[in-house]
Amino acid sequence: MVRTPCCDKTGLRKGTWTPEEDRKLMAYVTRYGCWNWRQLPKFAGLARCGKSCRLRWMNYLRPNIKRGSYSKEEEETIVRLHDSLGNRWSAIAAQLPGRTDNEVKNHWHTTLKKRFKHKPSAAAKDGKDNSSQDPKLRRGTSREKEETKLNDVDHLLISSPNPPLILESSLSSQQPASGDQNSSITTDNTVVSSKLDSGSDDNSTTTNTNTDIHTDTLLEAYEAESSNFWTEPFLSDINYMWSDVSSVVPYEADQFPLLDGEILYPFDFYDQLQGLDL
DNA sequence: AAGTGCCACAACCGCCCGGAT
DNA sequence: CATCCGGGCGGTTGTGGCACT
Repeated sequence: MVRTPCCDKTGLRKGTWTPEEDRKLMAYVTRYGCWNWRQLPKFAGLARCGKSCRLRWMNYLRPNIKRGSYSKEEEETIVRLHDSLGNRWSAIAAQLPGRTDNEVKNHWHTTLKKRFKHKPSAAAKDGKDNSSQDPKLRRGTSREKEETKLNDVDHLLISSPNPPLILESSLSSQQPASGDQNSSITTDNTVVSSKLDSGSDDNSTTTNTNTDIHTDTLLEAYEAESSNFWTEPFLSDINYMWSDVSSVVPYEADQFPLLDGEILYPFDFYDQLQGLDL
């Protein structure tokens, strides 16, 4: 089987994301969801690979991301889970609300691995931690993956426009019931859940990148524009979007996901998808 | 002040899986 | 059943900031 490249390598940006790119991606995803990561950059006006967009969103831009240094409890959890699960970072991250697998992985490699190097993991001892040796054994079973999915605190699932877009942050049994930090709303068609934790990052004493700042600013700006920004259902269905675009667009012209000043609606794509008569 | 090394983290790469056709 | 495709995952690399000399 010959795999097609995930993106056309020519003309696509790589490297650090700019605030402008973040703004476009965030605006687009929060507005339309991510019905197709590969197609999304085109409609969002981003010269990026779809996988890059997905990674950026999942690891940085989406709601509920907890930034800053790790608490003692979090580190203990990571060590304990790594001991039993091995390098299954997504599964480990699923038990740490607000943390991404990438972040957990980085923290392990940069800090915890050295600190706990003298303690051979149980997973390694009983052969579970052979993930790095045999790629075929890296992944869990289907059952394990399903459980991981169900327990993923910040699992993001976004379906195609029809059925309606879903952006969910599923509720994990492990997730503390801290209603003051999390808000969620569920409708027939959409699920949007988020945490606006601008005040909860009490231990972010590490490097505060410019993107940290501008992400917060973005959230605040969008919140201000739409009093119920994160909890507002994205699009209940495609007709909703088409019926009166101007009435549902919460952005000013210069804030909408666009390219060179031209608003970019994925109409053509949706049209192809559904074969609708407009 | 300049050079160097280290560290933390963001991002990319390649592989794999599951669903669709 | 074979193939294609999108998405997810883990390993690895690149990069910027900081401390030290």
